[in-house]
Amino acid sequence: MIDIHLLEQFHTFAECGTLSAAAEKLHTSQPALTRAMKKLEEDLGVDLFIRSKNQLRLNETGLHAAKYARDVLEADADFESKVKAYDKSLHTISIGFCAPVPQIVLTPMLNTIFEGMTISADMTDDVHFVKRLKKHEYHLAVLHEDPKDDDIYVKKCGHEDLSISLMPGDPLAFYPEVHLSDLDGKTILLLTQIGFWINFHNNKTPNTNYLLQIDSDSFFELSQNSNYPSFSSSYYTSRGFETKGKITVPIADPECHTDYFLACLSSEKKRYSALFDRITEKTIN
Amino acid sequence: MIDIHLLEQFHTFAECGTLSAAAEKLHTSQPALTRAMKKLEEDLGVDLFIRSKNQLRLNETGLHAAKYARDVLEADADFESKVKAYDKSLHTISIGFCAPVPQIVLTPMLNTIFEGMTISADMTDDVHFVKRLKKHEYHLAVLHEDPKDDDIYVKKCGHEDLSISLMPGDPLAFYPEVHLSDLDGKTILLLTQIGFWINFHNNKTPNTNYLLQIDSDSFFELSQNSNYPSFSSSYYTSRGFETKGKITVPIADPECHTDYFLACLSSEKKRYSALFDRITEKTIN
DNA sequence: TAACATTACGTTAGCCGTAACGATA
DNA sequence: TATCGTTACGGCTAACGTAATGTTA
Repeated sequence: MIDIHLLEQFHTFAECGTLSAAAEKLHTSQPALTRAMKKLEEDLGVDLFIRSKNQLRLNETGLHAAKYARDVLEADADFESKVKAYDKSLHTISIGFCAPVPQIVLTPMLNTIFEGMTISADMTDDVHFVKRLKKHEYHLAVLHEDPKDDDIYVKKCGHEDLSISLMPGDPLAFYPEVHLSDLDGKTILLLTQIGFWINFHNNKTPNTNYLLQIDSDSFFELSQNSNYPSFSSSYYTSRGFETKGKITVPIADPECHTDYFLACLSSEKKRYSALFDRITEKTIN
Repeated sequence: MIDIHLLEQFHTFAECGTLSAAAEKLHTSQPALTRAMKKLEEDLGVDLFIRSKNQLRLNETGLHAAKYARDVLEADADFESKVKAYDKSLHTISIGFCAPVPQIVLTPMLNTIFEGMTISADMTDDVHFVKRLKKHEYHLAVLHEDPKDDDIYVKKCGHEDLSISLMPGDPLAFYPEVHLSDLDGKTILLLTQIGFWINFHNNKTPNTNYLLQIDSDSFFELSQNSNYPSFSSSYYTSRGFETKGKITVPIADPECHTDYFLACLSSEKKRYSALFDRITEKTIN
């Protein structure tokens, strides 16, 4: 059994060409390397070097050995990374969100229920969520439609309705509700990281100019302190987070109302039962 | 960099199931293993075991890690054997002999000229010797024919002529020479390890009963102390090794006379020049 | 003279084995 | 009670760094 530490030193020498350079690279002393290389040869029972009085270089066997040593070092590094990756996968719950509000609501619950686990959350449009659950890329997902798939266990976990916050002077502000088509042509504040919601603006508001905000703080800042209309939703209005000085009007179009469904693989239903037991149809509200 | 010694201990524990069994297998103590397994976990920063008060077993990560550890140990063992094999190949000259006499003559010369090298000698019929030189299975070969191949460097190194030792009463003993056909039907002593010579007995002496001797001492013993005729050759007669009490008669057939040719790859001619320079047409005589 | 490998030497970190302990079946 | 894993302790090996030596370009 050849000590891997010797192989590392040997490999570094092969790369550097001199013991002194290798010693520096390895943060050790020249004599330590001299001894290590002697020990490697002794352990193997094979000469690896050509020794002049003040030069050390690999002989033919040494050149081959350096190549082989690399494989061992790689295998050892692989071991380390694989074990760590596997361990991490056991301590990580990966969840895909189709919209920001479910993430805001569920993340604290996940941290409580699965204490000590790392929660890894993505937010994008949910068209591939079922596929990614099946590929074990996600353990959990929040969808805006029931996928009706026997392999996927689903429980409704709430709903969300979009509204728009308008300046009091805006003619639309007097209606009890508005349609997307009414908003077409306006300039509206919009957060970019909004999951599946991103879809609707293409269809019904082709002439709308969206002021895309990457940062949610900037978004709220602008909502408060500018004259631009901005999107809001039932989650915020039901909690009294009205946009000051603006009037919030519900949007009537069906695509601005959605239910949310928490999903996992049917085979893993048990593992996440603590979470499914906790949620209700009003968790996201 | 994970110490391979820890991996070996870990792997042994995974095989044995208990630390005490692993300790015995590794010729070490139980406490040493306890500490080693703790150190492995600490080095990785990953838990590998489920610890009850008096039981240690692998957890899920540990089961996977044991599998991965095997790969590293294998890579390390591969390194060792590859380096040793390569080193050995550099210190071994492999030579194929088509007959025993060249081996007897050349082996001491090889040991002298290539001092410190291991001489690995085979003796068989030489039909595949050129192929084996090209495959680097042999560095040198002694053939009984010039292969006339540009890739093969060849130098004549002697010759050998077969004779037969007969009882003085044998009618054939009065001839100056005999033919193989004269010998057909007799019972004759023969050594098995005779290289290419093995071929001729099939063709011209189909009815001869050969007393095959594996051991050359037994062969000479029987040659001296029995009435059976036995094969001899110019190598022995020219050195006065006559079979006592028998009369040695040359065999006339052309296949009982051969030249010998020392061969190597043309590309390696230089490496073996010390040997080629030493030999002459009378080296094997 | 500067860079390199090696040898000499004193020190110490880390590993080992023995012994003792606690828990379990 | 026998087996198993862990902790404690004292001893020792083996690897380290510093310093010195010798060689080469």
